[in-house]
Amino acid sequence: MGQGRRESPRYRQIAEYLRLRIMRGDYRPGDLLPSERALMEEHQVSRGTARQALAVLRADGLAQAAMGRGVFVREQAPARRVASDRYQREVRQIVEDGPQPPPETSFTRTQGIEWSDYRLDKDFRDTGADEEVAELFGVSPGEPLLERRFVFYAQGEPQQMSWSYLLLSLVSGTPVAGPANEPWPGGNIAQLATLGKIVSRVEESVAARMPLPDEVSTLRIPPGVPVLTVTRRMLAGPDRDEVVEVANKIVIPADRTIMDYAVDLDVSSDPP
Amino acid sequence: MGQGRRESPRYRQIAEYLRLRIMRGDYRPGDLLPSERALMEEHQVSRGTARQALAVLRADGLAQAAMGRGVFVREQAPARRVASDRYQREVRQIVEDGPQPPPETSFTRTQGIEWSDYRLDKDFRDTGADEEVAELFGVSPGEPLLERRFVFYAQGEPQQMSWSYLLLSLVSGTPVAGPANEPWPGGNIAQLATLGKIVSRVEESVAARMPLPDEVSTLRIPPGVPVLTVTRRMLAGPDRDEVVEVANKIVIPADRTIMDYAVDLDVSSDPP
DNA sequence: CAGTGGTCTAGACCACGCT
DNA sequence: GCGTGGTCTAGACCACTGT
Repeated sequence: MGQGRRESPRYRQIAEYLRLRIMRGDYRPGDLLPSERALMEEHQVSRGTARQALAVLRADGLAQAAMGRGVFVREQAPARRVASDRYQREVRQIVEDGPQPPPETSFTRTQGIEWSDYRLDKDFRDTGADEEVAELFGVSPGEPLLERRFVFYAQGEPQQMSWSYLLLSLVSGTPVAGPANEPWPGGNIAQLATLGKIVSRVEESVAARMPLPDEVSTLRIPPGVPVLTVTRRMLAGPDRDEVVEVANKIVIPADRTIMDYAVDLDVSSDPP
Repeated sequence: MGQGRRESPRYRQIAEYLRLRIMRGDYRPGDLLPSERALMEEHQVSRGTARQALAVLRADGLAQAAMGRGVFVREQAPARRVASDRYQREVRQIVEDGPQPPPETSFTRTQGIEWSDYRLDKDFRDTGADEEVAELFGVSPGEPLLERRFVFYAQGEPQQMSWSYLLLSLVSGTPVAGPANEPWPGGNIAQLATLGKIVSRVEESVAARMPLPDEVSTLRIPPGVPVLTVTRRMLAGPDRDEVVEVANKIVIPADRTIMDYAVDLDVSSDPP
């Protein structure tokens, strides 16, 4: 039966009651929340209403259901930090040591994980620039590009997927054009250095949204967890204006990663 | 009645069918989707199942329900871009022109909106550093701080909320200590300049999650939209190591904002 | 086996928005 | 007034997990 609605609905009251108890620490990460049947009894509601209450917490990423076992308070894994100064470290190694590939890539160093702990799925193909990528590259749509699709895993968990593009005219016939050499020691910047392109500027745009179904399955994203989406351009040349790489769809589950950026300001008295 | 479950559930099939049609452009942003009753008829399911299908799309931020009217394909407002180089521009004006407040603040300039278009809610109070803020500031917990809570509005829409902290020992007795002068012309960096602190480094950490209930109401966040959370430190001094401001809870609805960062790399041959 | 969450049905009353 | 989404009920069968 229906009923008047001046106060907030029953299911929301129950959800907020549970949320409060989670915040207070009555239920700690990993703990089992009351079952749907227990909530029915306790709050004198039908199962649908009890279930809806738990659905609120699941949609907010606070709780996670396990088939046949119950609903648990989600534990948030300590997030991996991805720092922007990894780019500076990479390019320093190259400028100082020359373009011999250094032994580490920013991906492993940033996380402090060993090579053996991670894995890379890769898929290369030739394609033409679509409108968005052409705009980012500063070329015409249809421009021949090498498309590289990557999925990074660490500790058995997928950490990010990306679509990256290089000008085919730049890489064609070089070791960069094939997937065999990935992961490239020293990473993207070292790779571009072998082509004579010293990256002098990296631009990243960060946004967030809920994941698409294929992202959920590929990255094994729990319900209620958004993704960070990053669009990246790598630029080279003394004027930092030659676009040498574009990655327009870097997708990162937001429950495992924090993006760190440092902006050093020029405070000298001379205009730049 | 229940039934076997080899394929994906009915409600998910219906949801994916609708998602496909949205992606294909059969339903465009702003269009009305079939009503729950229409989906019942069309797919021969109960209302609960039809409703659940639409719930999937709403949870993913693809659709939005309007009471008494129907469920619509969500239009994504063109996102405001917040660029990291706003900091460099702010500090340049100060270094070149001295600490007279320049006429614009980064917030208005970044968006290209007029002063009259935006509004600032502010709430100042003295407090002691909690553990997290103390860690970020590099001081002991309990250190006296000025806490400033802001909510920014633009075009009548709330754009972000933040908790910002300054050392009370630095600002006490100055015009900065009171909310009356906010919004401060020239923004945070100009404000710190009047205290003799030239900001030489800004650090930002970006993450994402689903919003809390109070964030949903304060920022008017539609269901299915995550928030970007930014933690910021402003540092001063030639060694860029004196923390002068900490904002540990900047919350930004992800449907209205993209964060842009540019990292210029030092590619000179001298070690830095 | 008992208990859990996942799915589905059929029916009800409500508040809202438009015509 | 009529159609819409929002809420709630009571009951059912299913698949999965643990003992």
